[in-house]
Amino acid sequence: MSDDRRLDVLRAIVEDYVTTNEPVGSRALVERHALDVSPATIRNDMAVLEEAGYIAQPHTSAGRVPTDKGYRLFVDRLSSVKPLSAAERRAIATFLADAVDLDDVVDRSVRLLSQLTHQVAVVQYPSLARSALRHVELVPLEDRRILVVIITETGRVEQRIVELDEPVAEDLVPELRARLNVSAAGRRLSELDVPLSQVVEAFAVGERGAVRAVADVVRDTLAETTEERVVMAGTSNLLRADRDFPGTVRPVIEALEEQVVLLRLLTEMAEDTVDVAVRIGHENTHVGLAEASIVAAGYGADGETVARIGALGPTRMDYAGTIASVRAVARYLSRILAG
Amino acid sequence: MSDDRRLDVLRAIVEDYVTTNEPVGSRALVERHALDVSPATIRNDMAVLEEAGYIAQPHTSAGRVPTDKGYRLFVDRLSSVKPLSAAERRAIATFLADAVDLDDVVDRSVRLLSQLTHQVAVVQYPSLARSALRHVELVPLEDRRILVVIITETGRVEQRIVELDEPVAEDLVPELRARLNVSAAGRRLSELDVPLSQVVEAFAVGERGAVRAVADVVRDTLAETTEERVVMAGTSNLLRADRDFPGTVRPVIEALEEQVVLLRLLTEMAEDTVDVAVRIGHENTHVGLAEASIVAAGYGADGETVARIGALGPTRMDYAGTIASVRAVARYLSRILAG
DNA sequence: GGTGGCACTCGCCACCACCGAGTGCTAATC
DNA sequence: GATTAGCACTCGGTGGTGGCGAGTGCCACC
Repeated sequence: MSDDRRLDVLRAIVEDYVTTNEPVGSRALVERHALDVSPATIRNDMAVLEEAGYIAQPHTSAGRVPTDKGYRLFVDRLSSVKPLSAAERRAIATFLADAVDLDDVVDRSVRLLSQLTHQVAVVQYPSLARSALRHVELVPLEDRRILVVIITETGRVEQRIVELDEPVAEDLVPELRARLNVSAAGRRLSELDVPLSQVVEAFAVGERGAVRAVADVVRDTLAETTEERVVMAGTSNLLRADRDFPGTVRPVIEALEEQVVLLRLLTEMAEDTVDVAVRIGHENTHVGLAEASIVAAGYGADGETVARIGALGPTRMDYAGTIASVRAVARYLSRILAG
Repeated sequence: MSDDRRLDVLRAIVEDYVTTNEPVGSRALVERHALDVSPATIRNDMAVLEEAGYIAQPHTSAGRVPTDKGYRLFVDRLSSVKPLSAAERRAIATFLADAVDLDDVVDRSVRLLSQLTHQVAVVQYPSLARSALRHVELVPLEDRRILVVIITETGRVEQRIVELDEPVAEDLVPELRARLNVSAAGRRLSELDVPLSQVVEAFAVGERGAVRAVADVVRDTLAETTEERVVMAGTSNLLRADRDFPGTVRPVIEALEEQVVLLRLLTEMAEDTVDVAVRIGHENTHVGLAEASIVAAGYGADGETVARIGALGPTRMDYAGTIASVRAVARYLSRILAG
C-alpha cells in the first residue's frame, strides 16, 4: 500500500500537465518519470486518485487532468519552491533599484512580476489606512479653497481640495499646518481621531468650521478604502490560455477590470496566511475566476503588510515558479520601501 | 456614369460589414438598402470599387469587405456623425460631474468611453509640459531632503524628493517657496527658464546649490515627457474581435501594454487635425496595430489641447458612433477641467 | 501488491461529396 | 450607354464516414 507513490503520481501528473497542456496518460507518465513500475500499476493508482477527486478525465478514453483539489494538494504538500536563479535575482534588484518614486516602484514591480511569471501581475498601492502619516501640507488656492496634500511614510501622496463656506484669515493656514504636523505626523489612521480633535479645539470657535473641514479631509482620505489603487500588467499573457480554452478568458479580464473585485480578492487573501497565499480555481469567490489561480503575497516596510502583490493565471500554472517569483518581488519591494 | 451610386454602395458595404461582420454580397446589399437597381448592376460597381482598391474579396467566391482605403473614404466623406442620444449625454455629464479629483476624472472618463464605444478606451493624463504651474510646495523632510510638490492648473500633482549635499538653513525653505511661487506660478514650461534663474540669483551664493537643485527639479519634472501617463479600460472588448479573427488581438494588447507606444501614437495623432483624428489599420505606424483603428481627440482647458483621449478597436468598427462618443467625452472633459 | 495482456471506448483526423452564396461574363433590354 | 436577366463557374463550409491510436478497465497470473 504505497501511498507515497500515489502522491508521486499526482505530482508527476501536475507537472506534466502544466508543461504539455495535454491530459497525461499512464504510459507517458512512466516514460517521463522514474517511477519504476508498469503503466498498469499507474492506472490503478490513477483510479484511486480519481476516486478521491484529485484528478479527472476530460473524456472516457483520455488521460488525466488535475482537479482544483489536486492542484491544492500539490501546492500544499508536493511542490518544492523553485529558487530563483542568481541572474533573476540580480535582475529584480537592479530593475527595482532604478525607480525614482513610488509610482515608478509600483509600475516597475508589476511589469517585472508579469515578465517573471508570464502571468497577469497585480500590485496594490500601499494602503493609506495602514501607513503612517508623514506630513500634511496645506496650500491656500483662492479665497475659499485649500489644497490638502497628504504624504505617508510609504511615500504615497494624495491631494484633496477643501471648499470652505467662507474665506479664512490669512494666518490660519500656516498655524493649522504646523499644528497638524505636530499632532498627527507619524500616526496611522487608527490613532488619528484624538490628535485631530485636539487640533480642532486649539482654535477659536469662529475658526473651527474651516479647521474641522480640513481635519475631516485628512481623516477621510486615509480612511477611504475605495480610493485604493491597483495596477496590472501582462494581460496579453492570458491570451495564450484562451487559445487552449477558448472563452474562459473573457470573464477573467472583465473581473480584472473591476478594481473592486481585485481589491476584495487581495484583501481576502491577506487573511489566508502570513506568507504567500494561493487561491485555486473555485476557491475564488468571484465566479469569473473559477478557472483561474492567484498567487499573492504581502509587502511593506518593517515587516508590516501594507499592501499586496499577486500573479494571476490559469489554474494550470507553474505554481512553484510563480510562488518563488511573487515572494521574491514582494521581498525586494519591502526592502525598497523600508530603505 | 453614376459615381454617386458607387459611393452609396461603398457606404452600404461598410455599414453592413460592420454590423454583420460577414463579407457582403450583391444580393444582400440591394435587399437591405434601397438601391433600386439589380444585383448585377451592383456587381459592376463592386468590380470598379475593387479595382480602385476600396474593397476586396477574402476568397474568390465570397462577398466584399472594405479595405483600409475604403474605411478611410467612408470616414472622410460618407459617414455622418451620429449625434448622441439625450440619455447618453446626460449619463456622460452626471457621471463625470461626480468625480472628486483629477485621478477620478481620468478614471471615470476612460471607463465611460469604453462603455460608450464598446472599444478599448485610452485617456492620457494632462501633460505637465503644456499645463501652467499653479503652485510649488516645499516640505523639509529631514536634514538634507526636501519634498517638492508641483501642482498644475489642470490639478495634476507631482512630487519629487531632492537630496541635498548639505543641510540647509531653516528659514531657507519658506523663502524659497515664496519666491518660487511669486515668479513661477501661472507659467508653463517654456516660459519658466528665466524666472527660475532669477530666483536662484536672488539667493546668497552659499545657498545657491540647494536652491538650484530645487529649481532644476521643478523644471525637469515639467519637462519629463517620459513620466506621461495613460490609463486604459475595456481591454475585454477586444476579445470579441479575437473570436472573429483569432490571433490578431495578441499584438494589439501587447502594443497597448507599452505605454510608450500609446503615447507616441496619441502624440502623432495630435498633429493630424484639430478635431477628432482617425487612424485606420496600416495608417498606424506601429505594426501590431495594423488591424486596428484609433479615434482620438484632444481635451484641455481654454481651448488648449493639453492631452488626448481615444478609442481603439478593430478596423471594422462603428466609426460614426465612436467618433461621436470620443468627441463628446473630450468636450465634457475639457469643460470639467476648465470649471 | 504488481504486471502483462486484451477487449473496449472514443476523440481526432483525413477524406469526400454536396450545397449554396457569390461572382464574372455575355447577350438582351431600356 | 447603362441596366438587367441568365448562366456557368468557383470555392468555402458542412456533415457524414471510416480508420487510427491513445488510453482505459479488468482479469488472470506472478
